[in-house]
Amino acid sequence: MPELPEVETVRRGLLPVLEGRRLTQVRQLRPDLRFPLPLDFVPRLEGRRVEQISRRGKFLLLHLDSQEVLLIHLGMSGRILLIDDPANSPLLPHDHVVWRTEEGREVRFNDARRFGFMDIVPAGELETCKALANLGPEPLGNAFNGPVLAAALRGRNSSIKAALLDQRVVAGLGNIYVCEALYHARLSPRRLARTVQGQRAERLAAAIRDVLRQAIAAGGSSLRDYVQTSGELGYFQHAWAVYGREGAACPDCSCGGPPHGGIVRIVQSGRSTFFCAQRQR
DNA sequence: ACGAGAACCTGTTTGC
DNA sequence: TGCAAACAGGTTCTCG
Repeated sequence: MPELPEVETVRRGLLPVLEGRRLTQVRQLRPDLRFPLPLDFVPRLEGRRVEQISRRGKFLLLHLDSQEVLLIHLGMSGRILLIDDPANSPLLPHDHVVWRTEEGREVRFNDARRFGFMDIVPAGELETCKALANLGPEPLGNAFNGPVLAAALRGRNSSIKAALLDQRVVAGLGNIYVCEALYHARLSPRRLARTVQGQRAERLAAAIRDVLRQAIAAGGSSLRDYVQTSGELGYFQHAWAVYGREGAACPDCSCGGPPHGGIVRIVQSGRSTFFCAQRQR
């Protein structure tokens, strides 16, 4: 579920509940998620005030008044659930961490597959901590553009699809938005990454930004309709051009759909890729 | 050193 | 209908 737009949507949903609020009670229901949690996970959080909630790539960052930061990665199936009435809301299967605020509300981290993880690091070490140190530029930040992307792809012998999934190249893309961005940039997912230079890199950087911006806008609109920050995909899933649309006609070319054209599914490094072989070169 | 594939988990969907 | 296989939005480790 969670690529950059979904994590950003969760962040915005958490703001009214957590930002500026004190964590009066923290419950840790198991010792580990994907990795072991810090042994003093609960005491380092309990009683702390959340001063700010930010995001870096796919990481949620809760900045605490103890000058520490709680890092949360949702992995594949991680969800953040907002509970207004904890007394009448029993724990669900796979609820792993529960934060209660002084207002009596709860925020729960639920993750069936447990690919998600958390850590607590001193604020001063945030940029250099293991989780964030190797992340590439924020695609929606000022430091990301065609030349920067081209430089990151230079010399790369993998497919452009695999390169964009590498968080060191650019932070926050996952399988869905890589497919979508390559479609909008008219680049084949099989193209060698190092051949994406100049105008092609310019087109791709622009496509990445456009796709992410639109997805965030769609996720944001769904938040107004749902009480819970469930982490579900927002309306943007209805706007996918290629992802999950194997066999459909390409929405923006005259390939005419199957059997001679349309969206095809291939497997690259073990993961599904969707694209239009006519439009993407 | 680099890139592809396996591994890590559990739930849901697909196909025989 | 029932069961097994395939598949899922991510990251990290191993192996060639």
